[in-house]
Amino acid sequence: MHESAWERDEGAGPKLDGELRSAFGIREEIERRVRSGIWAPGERLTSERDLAEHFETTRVTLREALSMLESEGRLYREDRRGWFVAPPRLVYDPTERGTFDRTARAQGRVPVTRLLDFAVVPCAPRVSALLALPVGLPILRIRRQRFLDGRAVLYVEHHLQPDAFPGLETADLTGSMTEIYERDYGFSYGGMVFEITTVGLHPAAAEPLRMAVGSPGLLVTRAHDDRAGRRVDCDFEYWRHDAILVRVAA
Amino acid sequence: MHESAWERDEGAGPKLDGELRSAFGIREEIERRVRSGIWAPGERLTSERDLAEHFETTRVTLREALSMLESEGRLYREDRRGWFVAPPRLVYDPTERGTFDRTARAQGRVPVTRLLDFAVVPCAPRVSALLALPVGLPILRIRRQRFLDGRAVLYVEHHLQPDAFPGLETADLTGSMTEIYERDYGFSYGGMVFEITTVGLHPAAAEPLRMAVGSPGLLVTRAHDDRAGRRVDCDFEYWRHDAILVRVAA
DNA sequence: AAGTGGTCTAGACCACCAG
DNA sequence: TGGTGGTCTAGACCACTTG
Repeated sequence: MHESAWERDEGAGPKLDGELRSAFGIREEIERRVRSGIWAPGERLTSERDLAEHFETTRVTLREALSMLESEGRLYREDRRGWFVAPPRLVYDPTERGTFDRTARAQGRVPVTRLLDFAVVPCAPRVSALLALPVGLPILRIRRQRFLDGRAVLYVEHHLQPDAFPGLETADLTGSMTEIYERDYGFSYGGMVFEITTVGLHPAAAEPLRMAVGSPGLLVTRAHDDRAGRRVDCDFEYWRHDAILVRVAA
Repeated sequence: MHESAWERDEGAGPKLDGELRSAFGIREEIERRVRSGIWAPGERLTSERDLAEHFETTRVTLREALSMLESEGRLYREDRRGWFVAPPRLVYDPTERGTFDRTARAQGRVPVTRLLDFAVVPCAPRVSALLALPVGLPILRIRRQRFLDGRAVLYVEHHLQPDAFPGLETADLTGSMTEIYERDYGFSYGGMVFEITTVGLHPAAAEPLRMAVGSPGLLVTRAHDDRAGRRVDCDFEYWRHDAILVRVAA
């Protein structure tokens, strides 16, 4: 019976009062408003207390409905800041290199990158596995935060061998890493590997994404080789799960 | 401060009573038991009421903790059946063809496929976009359910042109579709495209996965061409988000 | 300072699953 | 049929964001 929620024509009428008061009914009504454009992408919803009153229910039930829409990617929240209508997903191809800015602009979005920090740190086990370096060896770590139309959608960690990139700290680290590699160090890429998996966000990723710790995220891990087959770098991309659609042609 | 939850050594001691009673503290304690193997993969947890009593909290808070672990992929639930410890993820490469069985066995898992149905249906819009066929044209749809070690992890819909595969209904549809194409119809593949995105499960996918409608899932969409560049088929794979890790070498 | 989201309590009823 | 998970109520306090 509820199957209709996913098959319904756009123009279907409002639900009965009884259904409106359940979490599922509220979910449907909000989804209808979002799809019809009554609530526009990026718009902040009114407070949970107001919405709960409007739907004649409690905050717990209302939040249940909002959470459903969050896991579907129609709404998103910023920790303690409120609920917002989710913008369209960015179509993203992890096999291409240094394309965040270009891809975003090609899709009519406004990308911004912020450098969080730049440090030499001991090689962590997961990095060791990807770069084939001993755990504890000093390596370069660059952490960045990336925005789409003002919304933080991505937290990235780049890990690379420090001796292969002397003087990297003087480069502009808010653009494409690939361009820097090519222009300043004459690197050209060979193969690559990527992984995609769902994760619960740890604090280091949750905070720059303005999400609550433990929220679901999509982790895209990438590792690149140069033409000689040497592993050059790897990165860990923590995406808001609702901000991205991966598309790859093989 | 809570950052330690993701960095802590395996052998760290139990938390203070105060922390144990918060959803986050409970999350940590359960995670510890899962990681240490006290609770084994596939094992069913005791009832929510028992757990709530054990942690001296209410069911609402307890469920909050369980939900965190669910979104992290450490626990999973089967609708109305209870909570279970999640088995390891299947490492899966969508660019390979017909590999569910082989991949699963190579990773020491026991795969099973069940045919749900086989029908000629009107071409849906999303299928039309992938197969470049008019909406409404009759096409073949095969729906299957796939298990890993007895757990339903995948619901798949295959869509193909009926006239290209006469007599397909007589084949064994619980194995690799690719093998059937090649052996019975002499097809050989050219390129392919795949997409990965998070979704809220609609009823048709949620039910065979034994999940609640609206739960988060991972949708892997694939479309294959033959060597002449003709689009042969497409499929929609709805995975339990915690059952899969996509890995692709490009 | 006010209002917000995040969290928690202590109940309750229902539909469903298993014994 | 008893126990389970799913859902819901009607409050409450706190930390934080915002004006």
